[in-house]
Order: sequence, then structure tokens, then C-alpha cells
Amino acid sequence: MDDLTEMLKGTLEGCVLEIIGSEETYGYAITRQLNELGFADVVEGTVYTILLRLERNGLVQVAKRPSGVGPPRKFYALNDAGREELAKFWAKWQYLSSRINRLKEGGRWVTSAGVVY
Amino acid sequence: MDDLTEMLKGTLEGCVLEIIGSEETYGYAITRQLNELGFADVVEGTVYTILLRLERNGLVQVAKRPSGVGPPRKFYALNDAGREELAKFWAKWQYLSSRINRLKEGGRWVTSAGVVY
DNA sequence: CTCCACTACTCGGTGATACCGTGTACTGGT
DNA sequence: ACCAGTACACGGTATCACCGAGTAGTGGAG
Repeated sequence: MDDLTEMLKGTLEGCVLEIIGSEETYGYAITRQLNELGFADVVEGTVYTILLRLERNGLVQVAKRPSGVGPPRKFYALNDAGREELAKFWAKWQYLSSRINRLKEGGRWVTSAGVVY
Repeated sequence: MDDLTEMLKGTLEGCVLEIIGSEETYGYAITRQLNELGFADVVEGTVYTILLRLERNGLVQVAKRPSGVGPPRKFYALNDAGREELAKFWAKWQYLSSRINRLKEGGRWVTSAGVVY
């Protein structure tokens, strides 16, 4: 697949929020999970910048724990603000994707009042 | 709706390509059409920068024509490169949106080989 | 006739984001 | 002793949508 970086802007952070929201986890594992999910070209550096941003914006709770197979891991979990942000992300995604798919299908549709655009 | 600007990155240009592809048109009208389609906060300045970029990248064919109700209009139509770019855009959109929706639905699915991720 | 609204395009600068490369550091196997 | 895999941080870059101001043409209200 072609380069997706521009299209990922604004959505990748939401994906990371979703992953953290479903399970407390850490950067390296999030990167691997994203790769498995089809976001093949996302690399660690990108994920870490997102995680630092989430932390700076107060959307996550952080806990450092030893690993056993390498350096200590920073585990992330959503707090209330993070869950709210995640809900807003999915609302935006729903809004945007419905409109884009409508445009794709010809950009015409009928409202409840029968108005055709 | 909240601010969509970050999420629009990489997709708004594709939307403009789609609009131009379905009908030869000009910047001001494209902006109005996007607003009607639900991209309410997109303003003219944004659309014009996209159009200039498309022109610079050789994806469109341009024709200036008098208007009758204002300054002359610059009409845009896709050329072969533009149609190819549009096809790539929809392929990327399809790829990305399917993966994001999968993540939204729990991030688990079964391949044709029966492997569960 | 003058002002204003609407139409229509251009351009320099800003902020946000994903990406790149490099560096640091811990563990275990050869 | 070396190297691969794990794990995180950070400075710099490119791209993109957006903002604001400017320039112009037409037509209607006062």
C-alpha cells in the first residue's frame, strides 16, 4: 500500500487511544499491535511521540514496571479525560467517514424532508 | 461538530479531486459544495491552496473563463494523472477505513486461513 | 453616486501531526 | 565479547489544513 502518513494524521492518535482503552499496555507492544492490524509502516518513534503527547495532555495514567526481557516498560491506561477524548474521536470518525463515503457514492442523497442535494 | 482539521489531512485533497472528477468546476463553487456535503468549516482559502497544489503537481487541466456575476473563474478538470491519483486516493481510503473500523469493532477478525488476530 | 454585499482568486505565515535518524539502555544467547 | 531483540527519548523535517489580509469584478440599496 502507498504512503498513508498524511491520511493517518488525526486518526493514528485515536487508534492509540482505542488500543490503550481496551487494555493497559505499553509503547513497544502498541507498535506491534498496530502493525498486525494493518498499519504496517507505523514505527516505534511515531507511537512514542503520540504517547508522550497523550501524557502531556493529561489523557492517560502512566506506570513504569520492570520487564524481565528488557528495559522497564511504561504502561498506559486511559483516565476519564482520555475516555472522553476517545468518545469524541469516534464521533468525529463517524461523522467524517459517513460524509466521505457519501461523496464517494455520488454526493447526492435525500433528507428526511425530501430535499435532494 | 468538533474541529475536524487534523482528521481532514490527506482526505480533503482527495475530496476535491472527486468533485473535480465528476464535473468541471471552480474553487468558489467547490467550497460551497463541500459545505453542503457536511464539511461545514472548510473555507475558500483552504480550497484554493489545494487547487494550486493540484495544478503545480500536474493533476488538473485549467481554463479561465469570464463569469458575468464577478471576477473570472478558473475551471478545473482532471487529466490522466489526476484520475490515477483519484483512484489511488479511494484505494487508500478503503484500506484505511476498513482497518480503523475493524479496530473500532474490537480489533479481532479471522483470515481465510482461519488465523485469529 | 457611493457604499456594501456577494463573488472569486492569491499569498505569506502558523500550528498540528506523522516520520526519520540517532542515541541510550536492559536482557539473553552464541 | 558481541549481537539481536526489547524498550524508550529526542531533535529535526515535510506536509497539510487553516488564518488573515489583500486584490478585483458585479450589482443592488440608500
